[in-house]
Amino acid sequence: MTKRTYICGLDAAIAVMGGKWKGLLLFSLDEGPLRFGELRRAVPGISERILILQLREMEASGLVHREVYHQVPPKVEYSLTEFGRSLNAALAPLGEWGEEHMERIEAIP
Amino acid sequence: MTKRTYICGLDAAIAVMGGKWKGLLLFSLDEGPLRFGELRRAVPGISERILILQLREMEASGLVHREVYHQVPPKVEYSLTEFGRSLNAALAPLGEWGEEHMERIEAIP
DNA sequence: TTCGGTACCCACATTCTTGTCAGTAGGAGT
DNA sequence: ACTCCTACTGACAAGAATGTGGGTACCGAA
Repeated sequence: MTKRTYICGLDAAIAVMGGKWKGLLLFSLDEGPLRFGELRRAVPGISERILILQLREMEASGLVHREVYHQVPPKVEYSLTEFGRSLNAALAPLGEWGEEHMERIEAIP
Repeated sequence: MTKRTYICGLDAAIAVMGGKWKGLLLFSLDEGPLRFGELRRAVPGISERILILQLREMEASGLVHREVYHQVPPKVEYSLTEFGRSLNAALAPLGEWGEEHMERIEAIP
């Protein structure tokens, strides 16, 4: 994510939502705020560390909001910002496309 | 791209078009077939090797078609398949989103 | 005979991304 | 006193992705 001028909008969009997990996270948060642990369970296979890293990046990009409740044991909720929701909307057709062609994609090797 | 079951459509879609360059390549090929060298010029910054690797993957995924003309000097044209065009269509909103929020995205660091 | 032009391939090097494993804080429950 | 719970943090390691610099083939033109 070095400071540069992107070639086109797609390029820029991929810079913020690219990577193996961000799309899934956006997707998972679409229905409402989730706690850290809930998110981890919502995205099977992701490690705690990576989850945090991704969330931090998304927070820095303004896609998600992080709300800390000062309790013990700790509670932190993550939710989409307006910006995040708008990205999610733009991502929806891609998700549908993937859904439609799932079999073909899985057969790729 | 290991054979597995994807979590959702978005996940699957990202598996085929993820990475730094594939989106740009899809985008570049949208207006019509391009030769290898033309593609290289269309996507500034990509190295020859990476370009070839990406094209091979996209060919394997059925997104692009590779047409060889037996001439000297050699000529090879790359074009989108129907599958590739459908992906491109699903990608369009994301491209627009990026275009709209370009400034904000560039300011992210 | 040497050079130019095109689309590659190969070995290697570097950098980016992802993962593993242990450990911390602080109050509550036993 | 001891353990449990949650959301982290940090050192380190493995792997994937990307980049670099060379080389190949072919034919026609100079």
